[in-house]
Amino acid sequence: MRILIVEDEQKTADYLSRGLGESGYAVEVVRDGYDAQHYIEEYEFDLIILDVMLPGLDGWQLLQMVRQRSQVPVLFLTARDAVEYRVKGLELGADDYLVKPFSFVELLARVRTLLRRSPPREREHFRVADLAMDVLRRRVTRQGERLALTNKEFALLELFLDREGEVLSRTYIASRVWQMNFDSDTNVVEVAVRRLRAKVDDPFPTKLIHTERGMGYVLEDRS
Amino acid sequence: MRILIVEDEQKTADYLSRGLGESGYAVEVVRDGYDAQHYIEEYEFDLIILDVMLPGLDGWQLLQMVRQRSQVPVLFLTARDAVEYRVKGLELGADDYLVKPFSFVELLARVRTLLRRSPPREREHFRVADLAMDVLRRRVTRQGERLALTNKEFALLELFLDREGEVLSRTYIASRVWQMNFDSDTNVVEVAVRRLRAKVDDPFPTKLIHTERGMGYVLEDRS
DNA sequence: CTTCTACTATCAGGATACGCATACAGTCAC
DNA sequence: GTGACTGTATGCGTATCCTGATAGTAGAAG
Repeated sequence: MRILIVEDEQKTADYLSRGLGESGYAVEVVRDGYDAQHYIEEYEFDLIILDVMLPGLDGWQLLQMVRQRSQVPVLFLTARDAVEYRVKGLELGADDYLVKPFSFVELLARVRTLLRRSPPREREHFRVADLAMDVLRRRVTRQGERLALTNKEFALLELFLDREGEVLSRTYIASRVWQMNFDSDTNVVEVAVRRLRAKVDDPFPTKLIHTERGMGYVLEDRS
Repeated sequence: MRILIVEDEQKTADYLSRGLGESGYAVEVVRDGYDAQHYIEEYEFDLIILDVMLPGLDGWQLLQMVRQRSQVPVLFLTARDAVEYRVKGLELGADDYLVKPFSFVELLARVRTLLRRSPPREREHFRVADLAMDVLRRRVTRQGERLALTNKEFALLELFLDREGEVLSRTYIASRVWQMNFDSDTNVVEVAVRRLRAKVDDPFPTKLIHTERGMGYVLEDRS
């Protein structure tokens, strides 16, 4: 779970970053509004913790910007206890707020609540060339024709699609699809790729899964 | 949008009830834990506002009860500002809390946030191919012929219909129909599906419940 | 151009996990 | 107690997947 912390006070930022890091979240910290804007536009987060008072763009502006483009939960930090501040944040689309100072336990509880409510935004649909995958319906088609994939084949293809155009090492593939540390004395990945190709690529003129010798495999439209 | 207020202090209850009523919500007020329990079991609400200190069952117990059966958002009211109280509520599955005294504007803001986030209301009627379900009347028919389903069968079929076309994992089904974490090695889900099929699919030519090996089950018209 | 080598592809049993059917047992209402 | 409902236990057939051996290939070195 990736969390973005937008906070200019060094002390608070460290406190948050360390605590959340130890609790198993991947944390990114930025110190002003412009950096925040950049990160929000460039990367995906599962939760944003936002201080109201910031150099550069302030919390309200950032919040509006975030809401323009996504539903990611936002937790507001405010030094003021004044009701109208909190209300303003909530009206603008924040999901929760905390008044400083706060205890870490409480923050963690709220973070968990927010994350529990917004399950990891896995993609539900992919499309590359004439290949389409509907994850929820577990349906894969090429040229409109339905392909019958097994469990492993599906998982593998989903990984490829999720990382379209990236070269995936065998080790990485093994860790994602088999949850194992790739001991290298097995060729499961090769065999799995073979079987996947047999259904996805072999019967069709344009191939999508390519071997990068010495590196791994890519899924990509090279037509 | 229907809101249930569980609050024993007459003054606060009136205050909330009037204010929310004027804001366009359908409000129901109950004054003790047992009444609350009854209402929660009997009716559907889009939001529950829950005072912690109550005669009869207290807020925690109610909250746990609610969470057994639904995902409806719960806003907690507490007179205490102590952190551990709020944390306890959030950990138990509350979605938000307010510390008394609070301003009405703030309450309203939070109510709106929770409702905006709350999932679409449950459907009352389904139809797939020649299968029809009337949820309120607990009536299921196929080819116009009435099927006698047990509680579990009904709940399972309702879940399938609500997610028509999606492949549901056993784990997911178990969590929704049995409220259990499906880590033990039981085969309840399989048996339940078998029994449901015996009534819904077996006697008819076109099957609606399909097995996706390694993944779970789908309800879908594939004729 | 040939040869060598490291890497990749392919194939065929056999082990395994999975889903299904069936029987049995506990629980609850009447 | 009887009967309906629901969870548990077990054996079977089979789709699926891994193992391990063998064949094939690309790229570098001579």
